[in-house]
Amino acid sequence: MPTRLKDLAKETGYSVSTISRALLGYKDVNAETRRRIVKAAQKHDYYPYQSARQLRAGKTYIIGFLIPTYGLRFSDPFFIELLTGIGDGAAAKNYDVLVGTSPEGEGELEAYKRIVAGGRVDGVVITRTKEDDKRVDYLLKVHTPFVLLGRVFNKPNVPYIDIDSKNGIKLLTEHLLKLGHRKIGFITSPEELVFSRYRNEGYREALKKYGIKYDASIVKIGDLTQETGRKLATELFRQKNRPSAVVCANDLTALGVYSAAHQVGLEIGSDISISGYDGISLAENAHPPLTTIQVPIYEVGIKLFNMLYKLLNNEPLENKQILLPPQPIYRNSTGPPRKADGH
Amino acid sequence: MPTRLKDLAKETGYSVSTISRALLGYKDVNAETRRRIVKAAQKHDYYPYQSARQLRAGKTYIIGFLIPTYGLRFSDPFFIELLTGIGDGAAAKNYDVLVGTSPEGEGELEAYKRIVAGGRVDGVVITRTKEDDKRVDYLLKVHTPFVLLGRVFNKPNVPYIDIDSKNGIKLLTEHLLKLGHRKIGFITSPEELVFSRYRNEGYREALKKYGIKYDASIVKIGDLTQETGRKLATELFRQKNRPSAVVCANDLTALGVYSAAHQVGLEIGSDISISGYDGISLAENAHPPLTTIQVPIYEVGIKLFNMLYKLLNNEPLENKQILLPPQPIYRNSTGPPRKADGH
DNA sequence: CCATACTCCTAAAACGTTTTTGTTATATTA
DNA sequence: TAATATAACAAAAACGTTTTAGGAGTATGG
Repeated sequence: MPTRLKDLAKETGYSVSTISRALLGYKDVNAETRRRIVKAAQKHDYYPYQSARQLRAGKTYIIGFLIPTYGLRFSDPFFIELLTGIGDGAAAKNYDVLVGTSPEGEGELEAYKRIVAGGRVDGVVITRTKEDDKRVDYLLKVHTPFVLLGRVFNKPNVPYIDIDSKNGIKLLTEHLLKLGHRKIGFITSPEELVFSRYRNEGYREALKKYGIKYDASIVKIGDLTQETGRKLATELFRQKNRPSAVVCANDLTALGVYSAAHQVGLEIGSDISISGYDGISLAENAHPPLTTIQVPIYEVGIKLFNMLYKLLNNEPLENKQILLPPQPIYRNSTGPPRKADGH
Repeated sequence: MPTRLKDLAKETGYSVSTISRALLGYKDVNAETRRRIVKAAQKHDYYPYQSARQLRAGKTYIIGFLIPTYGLRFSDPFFIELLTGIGDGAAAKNYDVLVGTSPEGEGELEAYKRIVAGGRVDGVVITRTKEDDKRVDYLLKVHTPFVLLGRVFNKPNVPYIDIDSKNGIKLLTEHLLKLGHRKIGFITSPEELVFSRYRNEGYREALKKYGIKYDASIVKIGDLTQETGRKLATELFRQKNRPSAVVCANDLTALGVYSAAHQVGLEIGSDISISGYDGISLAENAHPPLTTIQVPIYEVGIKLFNMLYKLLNNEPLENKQILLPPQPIYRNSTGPPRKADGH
């Protein structure tokens, strides 16, 4: 039904190869010929059939992106913003994005194999890197190009973008310390994630700088979901050594802490200070607006695609490993503690 | 680098066509032969090269889904949950999902043309249908199968799933009326969206049933984002005829109203009642939990894919047009008004 | 023993594009 | 005028899969 080169050949009287060459801008095509061919192509809304182009070129012009999910439905708005960036970057270069979901655990690697095997995609964007990440090992083995959002260990040469989350969390924690908080809780992320290590370090370093002892009883390991944030914060708020501030590994967790705070009647920003991480739009529009590290998620998405694009087209990649400085945004979810607790 | 039929042919001594037929389960292949071939295929991790398969079959085994965005980054978590459903449904049938973003306005149709032209996808899932939807016209014209989340007008035979949002909003509004509210605001969605019409009708019908006059001054047209929800609610709360309850077109808008309420010191569920629509997980984990219509988003995503799958494979579609009854969930964001206002 | 049926395999074509190589006709140069 | 360069087009191959058509060999039946 759709128009093919063959049809244009029949209509214009030129050969298929001339049609193709004319449309692709080859020089040895007569100007008048090209005009006629272009006109016919426009008339019939010609668009090259991708499957054929892909087979011929050995490329799909598609990249893969898997959204991490917890359970069936829960995911982080962070990934839509990222996906939007990746998608818009891709569209600008006439690439497409194949999206799937990747469950935590065993299924994750399978999900990646599924889109990589059979050459469904030319390359992959990977997020939430793990210490010793099987996906990276696999992609290296099968020679599929990829870029990471986040670092990995023991792989010195892989391309990535990461936020310096050690210093990010450190800044936020110091901010709370400067405000006078001395008992600062921390809801962190699963241990296997690389950024957990950095964020934990940032938290500890800030405490150390202010001579405060690390107190494991007010540090909880969450899973980056709002629901778990709420549950763990509820626990924290029930403890006798209730913290006056809570640092969270991401915004979604922080919003869970908001719920818990509301529930027990704590006023956010005075009774309890809360900080997030990521800078999703929900953080900005929460009340009070959430103190957080503003990651330029959309722009990072575009940049990730552009890095991958260069890898795929053998263009030189000047900055293969990019570590972005944290941009803290101090909003009203953090303030001085209601009554200064002992120091 | 990856293994191809040719390689397996060389290794086993059979022809390419026999290899293919053996792996595809054709009956006229000797059992022992098949065993050997399967073994070799497994040994080399053979997976058919999709571009070739696609070209040969005239199908991509890919469906398209475009996420509506407002501005650069803002989108609704609703669409991740939906995408997760679509993606999982697709993966179960060895289909993939090509995802892009579609801006509001002129660019939208272009975004659809982009993935449909050139046969990038076999079919499309469309959301947020408009009255007189150009996308539907286009897809019908180029004979690309599609399914809708939402109805359209003047196209009696197109396949869709929709929630009965007239009755959904009606139920919520009636719930508020029963609680004693008489001044009920409404933050609705852009007029061109089909579901706006239904939701508006539901609101009006409920009022009428209780003999309350429609008051345009407490009805605002939003854009389904949290930010606009917050802004419009702030307006509402500043008015002298401040409503005691606000019905919202979706959960995200309702969460914006939460922010506005917090900001002016209104207690949600008593000073001000708020209802949403969709049942995203943020609604459940907000405080207080949001009264809303629980759309089984993930399941709808799966079902949408399965409908499209049947269309693509010429299987009979028993229920071509599905209208799901609304499932209201009454939570603590709605309660009786603080002091009964005149009735 | 011939004809027929059955089993198991292979050759070849096709999908539509891009690119390499070649060909023809015309123009240029010696 | 003959040799050579140039311009403009076309033929053909290739990408890897699936499927159609058919062929060789063996078994079955009369």
